[in-house]
Amino acid sequence: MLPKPPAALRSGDEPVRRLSRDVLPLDATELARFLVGATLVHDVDGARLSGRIVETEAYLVGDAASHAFRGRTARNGAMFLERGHAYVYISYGCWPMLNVSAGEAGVGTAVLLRALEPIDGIEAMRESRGAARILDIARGPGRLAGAMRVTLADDGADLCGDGPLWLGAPLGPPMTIATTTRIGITKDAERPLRFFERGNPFVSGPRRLID
DNA sequence: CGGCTGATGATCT
DNA sequence: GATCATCAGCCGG
Repeated sequence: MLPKPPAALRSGDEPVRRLSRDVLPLDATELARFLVGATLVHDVDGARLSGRIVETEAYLVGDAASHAFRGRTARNGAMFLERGHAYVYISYGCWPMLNVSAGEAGVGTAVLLRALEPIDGIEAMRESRGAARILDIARGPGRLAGAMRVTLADDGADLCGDGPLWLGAPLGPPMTIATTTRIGITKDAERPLRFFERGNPFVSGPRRLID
């Protein structure tokens, strides 16, 4: 039982406010920074799963690492939705990945959610992920989606609407955001498009990328 | 803690 | 047929 969430992050105390679309930056880089510290909520089976987003990556227009680089396909269609929609795809045949679309409708760009600090439904998250340590419940994009019970069925969902999966206002004190290169890509790998809360133990990736 | 490896299947060429 | 926006497990220091 490692670090208990700070008081400001504890469940139930105050209702989390849904983010409206107009507060989301259009630009994926700005959106990626904006989402560090915001919350992700999934109301499912009468329970609430939620956490604080602590790590993101931006995928831009003209970015060779982006799934949208070669244009629109059946898989990446949700990347072209107006900002604030879910783009979910299956990575390495097994792992769902959750992105938040950025930009105007018709523009293929998004922000990958890479790590979450669990807040509500921690035991339910642990169950859906097998016996994982709290620190590992949502540390990494595949783990995050698994813990939050995000599946392909959520592809295209409006995260700024009335649905069960949504983005919430930031919780907790202001944080310092650090920037590095993105993880696990080979093309356009030098771009500084990964953002995370400095010092947060729920952030994924090798230590050399945690400054 | 850091480094390596096999699993695994959709997607696109 | 190649390429993955990864993960868990194992091994060594």
